[in-house]
Amino acid sequence: MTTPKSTGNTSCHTHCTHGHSHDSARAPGEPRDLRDHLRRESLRVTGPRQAILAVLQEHPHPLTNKEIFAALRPGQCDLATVYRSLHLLEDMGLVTRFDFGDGVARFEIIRGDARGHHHHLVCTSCATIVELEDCLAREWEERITRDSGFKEVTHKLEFFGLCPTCQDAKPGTRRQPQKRATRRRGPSISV
Amino acid sequence: MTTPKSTGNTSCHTHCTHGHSHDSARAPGEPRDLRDHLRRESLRVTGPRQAILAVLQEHPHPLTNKEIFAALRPGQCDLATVYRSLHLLEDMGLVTRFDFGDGVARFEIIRGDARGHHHHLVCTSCATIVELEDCLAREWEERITRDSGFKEVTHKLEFFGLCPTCQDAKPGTRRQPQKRATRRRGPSISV
DNA sequence: CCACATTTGCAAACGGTTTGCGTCTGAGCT
DNA sequence: AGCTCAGACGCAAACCGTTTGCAAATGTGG
Ligand SMILES: [Mn+2]
Ligand SMILES: [Mn+2]
Ligand SMILES: [Zn+2]
Ligand SMILES: [Zn+2]
Repeated sequence: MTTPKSTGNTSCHTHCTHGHSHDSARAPGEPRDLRDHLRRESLRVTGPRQAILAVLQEHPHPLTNKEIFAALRPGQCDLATVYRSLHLLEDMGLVTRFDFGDGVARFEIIRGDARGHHHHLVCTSCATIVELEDCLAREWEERITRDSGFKEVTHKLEFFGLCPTCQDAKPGTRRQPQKRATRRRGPSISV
Repeated sequence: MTTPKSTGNTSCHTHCTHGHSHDSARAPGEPRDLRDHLRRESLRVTGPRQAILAVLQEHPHPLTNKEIFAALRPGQCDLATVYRSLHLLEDMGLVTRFDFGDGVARFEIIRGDARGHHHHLVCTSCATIVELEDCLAREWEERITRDSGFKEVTHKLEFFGLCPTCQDAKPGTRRQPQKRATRRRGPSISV
């Protein structure tokens, strides 16, 4: 299990500070996949698509469309294109869509190494994210598949709680009391 | 709404057929709770609130705000009031909010008996819902709580798959091919 | 370098949910 | 029974994330 270190709403995280271009030049890791997948379906390798994948590559946690858009260089790409691109990347199996229950989709690039299917632990107060390593729900899927007669069973699972930092901050001191009273859309944990 | 429906707006499932009134008269089960909870916080026992709880009482699966609204008698209550009431009932701990990942909230009344915390198995093709009995994620929560330092850890978990009926229906015969190409908001299973 | 199908930007549309506000009502009190 | 007023409601408009129609821009195979 990883450490409670992580991405607050929009700040922190391993932001790119070394000065190389994340543009149309192939990045260090998997940009190979992008070209292959696209070419294979006679789709095009465009600047926006490469840039978006690059952004996801640098972030360890799921990002929303807006966050991705914000991470892009100003005139680099339209928000609508970000939405379209993520659907494409999702369909191509290069990114995974996550739903933390707050009505906003989040995406994470699927990394080559073992880290495939996994889940998260999200702080309901500051939105810090912890990546969880293993998933014990696979066994469940099998049992459910047997017992229900359903097929191709999958699942969505996320954990929520109060991170160490927010535990200390006495009630009222919290950065974002989860928007209470105002917008009703906090992570709305259901238990 | 563009999602497939199962628990169709008003069809299927143990619909109430015995002829008693589900109106302002206290129903057989828990209406007691409603009055108590409300009174305790100097809130009011209104017609809409009772009617909404009654609707939830008769349905075995989670219902959306619109479905609840539709199940109500015509001029009985405004849709906005349904939304407001469900937030209230949720805060009072009388109903549980579920999120099947299609951008629409669903609610289920918390029944007295053992059936407290639980999850669902949803058909990605016709949206049929199966209630799952036990939850194996509780143990997980403990481990996660220990390893992460978080507290008050909870989780959201739902399973998805193809129900027996939809398995037979050869591709193309399916009622709602998950709205492909059109609205992009199908149950969007992420896996 | 061309022709053309795919993409993009822009702005409008969408759908679920929330909210401001004037009116109505439940319920404690006289 | 009436009186009173915080709390509810109805209605319509506002919100917000997301999708989409369309004309202009651009990647690609030939
Ligand atoms: Mn992750
Ligand atoms: Mn249920
Ligand atoms: Zn899992
Ligand atoms: Zn559970």
